[in-house]
Amino acid sequence: MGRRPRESTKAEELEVACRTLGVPLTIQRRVVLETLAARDDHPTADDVWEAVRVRMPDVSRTTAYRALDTLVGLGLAVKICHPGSSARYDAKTRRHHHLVCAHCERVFDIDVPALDKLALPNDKSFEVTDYSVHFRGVCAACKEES
Amino acid sequence: MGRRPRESTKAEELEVACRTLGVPLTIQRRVVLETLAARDDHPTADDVWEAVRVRMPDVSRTTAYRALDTLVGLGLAVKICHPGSSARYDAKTRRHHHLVCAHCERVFDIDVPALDKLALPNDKSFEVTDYSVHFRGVCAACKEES
DNA sequence: CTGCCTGCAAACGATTTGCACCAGC
DNA sequence: GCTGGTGCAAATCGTTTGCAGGCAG
Repeated sequence: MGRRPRESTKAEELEVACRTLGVPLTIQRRVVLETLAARDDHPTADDVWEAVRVRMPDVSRTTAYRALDTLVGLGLAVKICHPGSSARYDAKTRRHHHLVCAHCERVFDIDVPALDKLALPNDKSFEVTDYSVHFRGVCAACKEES
Repeated sequence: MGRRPRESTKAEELEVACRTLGVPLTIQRRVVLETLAARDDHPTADDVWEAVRVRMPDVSRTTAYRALDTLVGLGLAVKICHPGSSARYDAKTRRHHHLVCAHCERVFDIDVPALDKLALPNDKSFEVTDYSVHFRGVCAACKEES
């Protein structure tokens, strides 16, 4: 799955989102977003920080955390959770789903086109904007090991 | 939503699971499970601990954490995650789905029978045992407030 | 009787916060 | 120029761990 994400698009989205919401567009946020968008795994905030430091050695860890949080608020990234460990981030905006290993607790992306157009529940008291399906199970590595 | 869950069923499940896996069946585990099963929200480990202390003032927080973890291992509870805060537990074993508020980050249960029999992906390298759908959106309280 | 479980307190790691300075608008 | 973002270091919060005694099998 080595397709190249169009980073320029992400940068544009960021620009628009910042302008719309009156949020200053800083270099740090731009780099954090690009770094995140370039990855297909689900990096932790710390992972992102370390990757960002390659290009910007002076960013503080705190800023990485804050920038990620801001990006989530702007709708340009998603924060996903992972029992037993730290939060993970994902810049994928296209719909996709997750395989969560019940043993090693790792999270894998999975594309299941058939699940991409589920009907959203019409709950009046909750406005649904998006969804994803979390499959639980055992990954290959853990299956082998047991 | 004040219906009474059949706690005896949960206790039986616990007994069977403990025997099967050779895990000692302690009072603490029983009480933790009953406490968790009696709730419809998604309590934190700490929430569970406080609720358990009403009946067993001497349980330590550590034990609550460990018992919850054990129950997850036994398949009698599920640990769910909640960005920005602590892990949450759920004793519901029947399939259900979640509404996650993007604003207050609270998690609500939702029953959507139509989503209960999705086809599991036939990925050879990942053995899927269960799934749930996470809907993201804005809950009533947050919608009103903004 | 033996081993796992429990309780306690301290350790740990991820994330947040307060404050002074600097950059975007 | 004003507002809000950044960097630093310390604080905070949830969770885990090591060890001594107790209970389930």
